[in-house]
Amino acid sequence: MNRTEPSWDFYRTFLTVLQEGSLSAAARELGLTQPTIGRHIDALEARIGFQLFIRSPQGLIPTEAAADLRPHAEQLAANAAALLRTATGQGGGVRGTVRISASEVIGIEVLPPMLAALSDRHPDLVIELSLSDAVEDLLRQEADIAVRMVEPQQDALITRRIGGIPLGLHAHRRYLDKHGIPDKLEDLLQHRTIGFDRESAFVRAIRKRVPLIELMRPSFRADSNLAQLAAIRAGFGIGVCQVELARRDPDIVRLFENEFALPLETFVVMHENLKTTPRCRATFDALVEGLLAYIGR
Amino acid sequence: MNRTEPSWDFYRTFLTVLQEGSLSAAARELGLTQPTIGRHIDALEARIGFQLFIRSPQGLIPTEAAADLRPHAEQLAANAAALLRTATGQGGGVRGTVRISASEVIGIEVLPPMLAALSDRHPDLVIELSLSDAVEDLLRQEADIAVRMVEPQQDALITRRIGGIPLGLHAHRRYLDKHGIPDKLEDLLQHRTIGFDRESAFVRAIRKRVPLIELMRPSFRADSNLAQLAAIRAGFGIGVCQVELARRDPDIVRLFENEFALPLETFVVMHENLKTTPRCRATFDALVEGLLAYIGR
DNA sequence: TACCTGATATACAAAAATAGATGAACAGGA
DNA sequence: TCCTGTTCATCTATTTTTGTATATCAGGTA
Repeated sequence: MNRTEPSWDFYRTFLTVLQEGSLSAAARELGLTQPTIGRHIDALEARIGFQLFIRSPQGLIPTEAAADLRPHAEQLAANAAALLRTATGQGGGVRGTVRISASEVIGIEVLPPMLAALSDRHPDLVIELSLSDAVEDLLRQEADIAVRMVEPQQDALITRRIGGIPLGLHAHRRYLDKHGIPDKLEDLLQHRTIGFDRESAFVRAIRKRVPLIELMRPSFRADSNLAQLAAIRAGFGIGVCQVELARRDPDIVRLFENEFALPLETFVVMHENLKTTPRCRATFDALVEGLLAYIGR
Repeated sequence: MNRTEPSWDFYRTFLTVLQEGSLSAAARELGLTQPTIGRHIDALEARIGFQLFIRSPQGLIPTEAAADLRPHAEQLAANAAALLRTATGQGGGVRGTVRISASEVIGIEVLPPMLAALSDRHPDLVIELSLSDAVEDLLRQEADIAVRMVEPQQDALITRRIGGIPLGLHAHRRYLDKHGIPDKLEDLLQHRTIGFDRESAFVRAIRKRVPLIELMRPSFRADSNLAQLAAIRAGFGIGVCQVELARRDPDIVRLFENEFALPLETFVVMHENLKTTPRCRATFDALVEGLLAYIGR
C-alpha cells in the first residue's frame, strides 16, 4: 500500500461518479473527460487497495466499500462549498453567497418576500435556499443559516428564538359547502382530513396536545407540509396549516379556532464561526426581523 | 471572477501554508517544491479574488481573509483524513486506523492497557490517541471514538454510559507527614491545595457539590488534570484525582473518604456513521468493556 | 438482423503542472 | 562588515496529467 495521501480532487471525482452513476456522466458534470475520470478512480483504488466500482457497459456500480466512503465524501464536498462561500464573501460589506436552509412551507411561502427585501438592500448578496428539515445541515456546513422548528442543542450554534407560529385547522370554503362545517371536534372523524405520512417528532407533539388526532384516519397523507397546504387550498379536506398562510386566501376558513391552536416554535440558527462574516450577520438579522414581524410582534 | 471550482488540492496546500508559515516549509511538508506551492496559492488567490498571504522574505503572513478560511480548511483536512481512515479499514475484519479522543488523564493513565489488549487481539489495527476534551471532535470527524465526561446531546452520536468514575481528595504521604492530616473539611483552608486554572463546567459542578471549595485558594493551579495528578504524586499538596489512580501508589492517601466523593460520569461516544465499520465497533466495545471493568462493575 | 445510443477501455498527442536551478532580499551571528 | 541560512520569485526542462480519437461491448428499437 502506498504511503502518500491521494489527491483531494480524487475524492471529488469519486463522489461525482457515485452521484452520477457513470464515468461519462461524472466527466460531463465536472467538465472533464471520461478517460480522466476513469484514471482518477483507478488511482484512488490503487491507493486504498480496494475496488470502489464494478465496471459495466451500463455504468459503474459502487461496491460496499464505496458506499461506506460516501458520507465522508459528501461532507468533504459540503465543506469545500462552505469554504468557497466564505471566500467569495470576503472583502467587507455584505457580499457573496449565503445558503439558507428552511422547511418547504417556510422557504416557499414565508421567506421569499424577506429575502427579496434583503437582496434589494444588498445587491452583491447571492441567496441560496435549501429546502430541508434536517437539523444536521448547519453542523455539516451544508447551510450557513437555518430556520428550524426545533431548538438546536449544540453549543457551536447561535440560536435566536422567534416564537410560535400559530397553526390551526383549516379547510377551503368549497369543501365546507359540500361536506358541511363540523360542529364539534369529534365531527372531524366523519370528514376527509389531511395528515402526515410518516411519524415525526412534530407529529408526535401534535398528537400529545390533541389526542383526538390519534383516532383520525387521514384520506390524504403527505410528509410535505407544502403538499398538505396545497391539498387544503384545493378543497381536498380539513388539515393543519399556518394561520397566517390560510388568512391570505379569503376562501380558506379556520375551524375550531378556540379548541385547536398549536404554536410552532421557530428558531433562526447560525454556526458560531460565521457570526462575524457580514453576509451571514446581515442575513441572520434580516430573517430574525422578518420572522418576528411575520408572527406579529 | 472565475466560475469554476478550484482544485481541492489547493485547499490542502493553503492549509499547509497556514500551518507551516512559509511556502518552503509547506513544500517540505507535502513533498512538493516551493514553486509548486507558490503557484497553488497564486491560483487560489486568483480564483477567489483576494490576497491570502502577504509575502515576505521571512515567510507568508496570512491576511484576515485567510484566517477566516482557516477553520473550513481544517475541517476539510479532518474529513479527508477520516475518509482515508475508513478507506484503509475496508475489507472485513478489524483493520485500519481508529482514532480515539480522550482526556489527558484517561488517555494516559487509564486507556493504554485496554488499548494494548485490543491491539493484541487485532494486530492489523492501528490506534491513534488524541488527547483533548473538546466535545466537537466527533462531529468534526477529528476522531472516530471519544471518551467523554459530559453526555453528548447530538442524535447522530451513539453514546454508551459507563457510570461514575469515583473522584476523591488525595495527598502524598510525604506531604501529610510534613503538614499534618486535616481533621475536618474546614482544615483544608490551612493546607496547600491543587486546583483548576480556569473555570470550566466540571469545576462549576464540583463547586456546587462542595461549597467549601469556593473558599479555597489553591497554591497550585493547572487546567491539566494530569498536571494536578503529578502535583499530588510529587507531594505538593492536597488535590482531587481519581480514586483508582491514587490507589495504585501506596504512598498516596485518600482524605475525607466519606465527606468528599464525586462520581465523574463517563461516556463512550461514536459517530453513528461508523457503527458498522468493524474497527470502530471493536474499539468501541473494547473501551466500554474496559472502562466498565475499570470502575469496578 | 441491422442500427442507434449509451457505456468503458486504450493509444497517442497536446497541454498543464511540476521539479530544478538560479537570483535577489532579508535576518541573525561572528 | 561579512558570512550564512532563510525566504520568495523567475526561468526552463521534464514529467505528469489531460484530451482526442478510436475500439469494444451491451441494450433497445425498427
